[in-house]
Amino acid sequence: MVGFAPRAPRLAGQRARLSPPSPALRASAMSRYNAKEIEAKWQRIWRTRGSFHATEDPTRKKYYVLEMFPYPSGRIHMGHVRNYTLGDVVARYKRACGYNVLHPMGWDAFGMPAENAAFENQVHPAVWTRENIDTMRRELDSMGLSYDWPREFATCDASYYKHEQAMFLDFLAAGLVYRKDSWVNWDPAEQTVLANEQVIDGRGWRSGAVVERRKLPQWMLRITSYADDLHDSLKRLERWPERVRLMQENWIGRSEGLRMWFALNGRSDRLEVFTTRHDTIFGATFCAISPNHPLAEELAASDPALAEFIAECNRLGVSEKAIEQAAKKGYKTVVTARHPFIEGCDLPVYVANFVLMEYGSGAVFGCPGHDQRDLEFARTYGLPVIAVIAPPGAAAAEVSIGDEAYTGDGVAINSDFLDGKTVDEAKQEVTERMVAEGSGERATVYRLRDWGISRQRYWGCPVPVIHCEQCGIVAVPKDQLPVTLPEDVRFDRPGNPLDLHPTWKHVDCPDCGRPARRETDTFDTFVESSWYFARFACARSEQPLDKKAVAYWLPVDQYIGGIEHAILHLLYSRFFTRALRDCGYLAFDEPFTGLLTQGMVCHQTFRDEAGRWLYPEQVRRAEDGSYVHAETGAPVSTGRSEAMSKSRKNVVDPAAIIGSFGADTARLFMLSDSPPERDIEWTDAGVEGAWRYLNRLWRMVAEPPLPLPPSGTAIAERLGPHAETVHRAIHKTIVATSGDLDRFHFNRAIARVRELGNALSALNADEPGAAWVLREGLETIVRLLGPMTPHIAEELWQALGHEVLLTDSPWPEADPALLADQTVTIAVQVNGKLRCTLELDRDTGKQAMEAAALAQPSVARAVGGRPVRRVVVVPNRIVNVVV
RNA sequence: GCCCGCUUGGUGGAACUGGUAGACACGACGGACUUAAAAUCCGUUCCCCGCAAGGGGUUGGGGGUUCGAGUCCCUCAGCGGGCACCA
Repeated sequence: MVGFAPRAPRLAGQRARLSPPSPALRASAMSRYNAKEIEAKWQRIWRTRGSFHATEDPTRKKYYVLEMFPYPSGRIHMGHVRNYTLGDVVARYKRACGYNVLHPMGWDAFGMPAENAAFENQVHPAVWTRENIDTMRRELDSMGLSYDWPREFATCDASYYKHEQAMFLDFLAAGLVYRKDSWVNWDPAEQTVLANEQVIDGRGWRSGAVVERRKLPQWMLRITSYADDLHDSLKRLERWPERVRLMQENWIGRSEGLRMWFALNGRSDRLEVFTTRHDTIFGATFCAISPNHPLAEELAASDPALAEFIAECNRLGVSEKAIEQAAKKGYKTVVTARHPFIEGCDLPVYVANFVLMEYGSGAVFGCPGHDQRDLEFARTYGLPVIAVIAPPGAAAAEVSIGDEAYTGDGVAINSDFLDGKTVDEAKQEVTERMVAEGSGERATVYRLRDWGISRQRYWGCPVPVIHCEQCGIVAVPKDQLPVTLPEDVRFDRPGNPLDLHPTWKHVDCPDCGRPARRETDTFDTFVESSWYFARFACARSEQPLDKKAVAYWLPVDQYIGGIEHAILHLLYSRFFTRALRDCGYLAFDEPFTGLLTQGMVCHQTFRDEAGRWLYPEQVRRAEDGSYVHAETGAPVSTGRSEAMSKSRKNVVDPAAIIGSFGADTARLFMLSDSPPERDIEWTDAGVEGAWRYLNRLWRMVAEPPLPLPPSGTAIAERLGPHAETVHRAIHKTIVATSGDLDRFHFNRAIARVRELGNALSALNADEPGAAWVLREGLETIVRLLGPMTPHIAEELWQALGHEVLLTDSPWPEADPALLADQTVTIAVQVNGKLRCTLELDRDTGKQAMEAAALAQPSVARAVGGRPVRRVVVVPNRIVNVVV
């Protein structure tokens, strides 16, 4: 036999596990699977034919599939490969199913890494970004992704962000934008604002200087005015993962409670607090206010120790995590608050580091008996702890609070007029009394805060506003948009390059003509990603959002991206869509009707003897199975598998994999081993397995075990029994695979296809119709794999004698008559334990099933003469004999 | 700290709405082919007892609901994501 022994591509830096081909085989190029060649061939054909260009066609049903566009960081990584493979399978599958598919790609091109590169390598952010985009576009193309490239844009294109600036001005006019002083991480050495990730242990990541909290005037978007809608609409997002909806719900954090005012001894003002536990008001033993509360700041002016305490709190940085993880600390002020219902009871007012100014009113009353954090605080500062809620059934006398606050339901105790009331009744009563007294009101507060969009950075979209001493804040007239970035900027000194630019910010006021100053803040890059999906509908339009095109294509039917965007990006986009709707740009609310969140790509980690991380290609496997350094042979310790990251060096370069195995192998591996929403472990063995499978498939078509009848041959009149079974299996596979693809169970879809391939290999050549079934089976496999491994599928489709591209061919349809078998396998249990199985006719009656089961010797043995108490029969499924 | 997930053979995973746990692969082992190796093809492979027939156990730990639990509930543990200026 002339074999087609494939050659395993060499993994960089590793010993090849498979041998090179013999010279004789290399000559038979026609028959060997050459991924590189066929992938280039089909990519060229799709491109020249414009196979994936989408145009609006009102007579056809549209399907808009979108993957989260990448930040052009340099090269594509495995996370991209996974994300874009998933999207491409959906796009190609829906296309085959007859949809008019929109599948665009672009670049989230503004952001900090470009500025970091400028700082470190003296390369201009624009140049760095453009070069990265070119590299990454080439890499994406090598994956064979079915993108409509003519719609490509980068968010740093002035032709993109000029519309964003116009939107901002419309938001400003609509009252959705305001200015507010808010806290930032300030690096005094670099004279710049740091992102939370740039603050490491309270110090600037580059300067090492101790970071301060500082208040800066910021541009804010009023996302909170949509809080209710954003919250309530979540339940309509049926094709979103439940957990993402939950996370957003918690993020918005709507709580209904009571806003109340405590009278302060010796002062004329009152302290406003918000609470959802007003039923515990009789257990209140202190009040706590945020270090940034106006009262705290006022008191600090005459209390240096308090001022120092506040300064210490401010050194914690601005992240919620840092604040919450810090030890709970407080400072007792001279102020006391009067308990609203207990005459003569004064509550000390503390400044506490765990009270957030951004939530509620920045002040709380503390009830240590029924709130864990309050309890810890009370124990630290020796404050009284009073139990005021008794668990259901517990007597008041036996309730005491130890190390744990009681936060459950129950009945009020030690609470004067509330005693005996349930938590809900007590809340109701307190609310009514306080409202009547004018010392409280019902309130709904949100954890969600308005979106601060100001960034004191260069590489972002400029805020199109001018500050004029006479006229105040003046919008840049729309006919003067875009406000573009100056190109001649320096990154070699501290501060915001835009602010430090010698001329850029000096302009005349558009209103009065006097010298004025440009806003030097740029937008948070989440602004660009909050509407890019809509721009793809009309990427080249002079209009920001062409009404007709947007109405046809949007919303996005299937959005695919990482779970790490579950909250911010998705929530901002939902908000932005509503804001655009209210400003007349759009006519819908929810940007993404379907969402798939994919898991991360992980890989084993390696370290050398000195504990330094090693790249996988620096490591090889020794004879005894242990890992050693590829060059020195020194022992290497292996760590557990973690998300691929440059810092741990556990990365595999997609370009290397595609170069040696081909894109189809990489795609197949990404799809076949794990379900999309779970993390995937990248392994050489897995890649090689995928590659071997494609070779096997190739051989089955190139050198079939039976001579295939010509394409289009009618089915044989009679099929042998086994051929008939395989024939049915083909059609069952079509149904199962389609269902799996509909539900994004790509790993199952592939398992089904492999199963079918195994069934074809087992075909009996002597049976009538076997060759015909083989052809139908091979064609089906090729068609079912088309969305997943498009190049090899096209090539084999052509080799099987088809002239129409697989890309332009419809999805296979199953013959319903072949789907249902005449018999079914019934499990027979005794007391829930499997004893045997039975082959019975489909839809055998319950009594017949029961009788057949009881007649089994294994059942009789298990029953062992005991009386049968009950027999549970589920038709077509199971019989359970209970004794 | 708070919110949200995940946990099934040596490994990745499958199991539709509670109904035969381990599909499909990877790895390993055995065999065929080969001077030999690789590749390829065939077979075995959850664990324990047993020559076998057969039996017992098993879905992170513990408990519960049910005729029946990987699936539902409670609880504990481990791991991961997010926490508002990374994208």
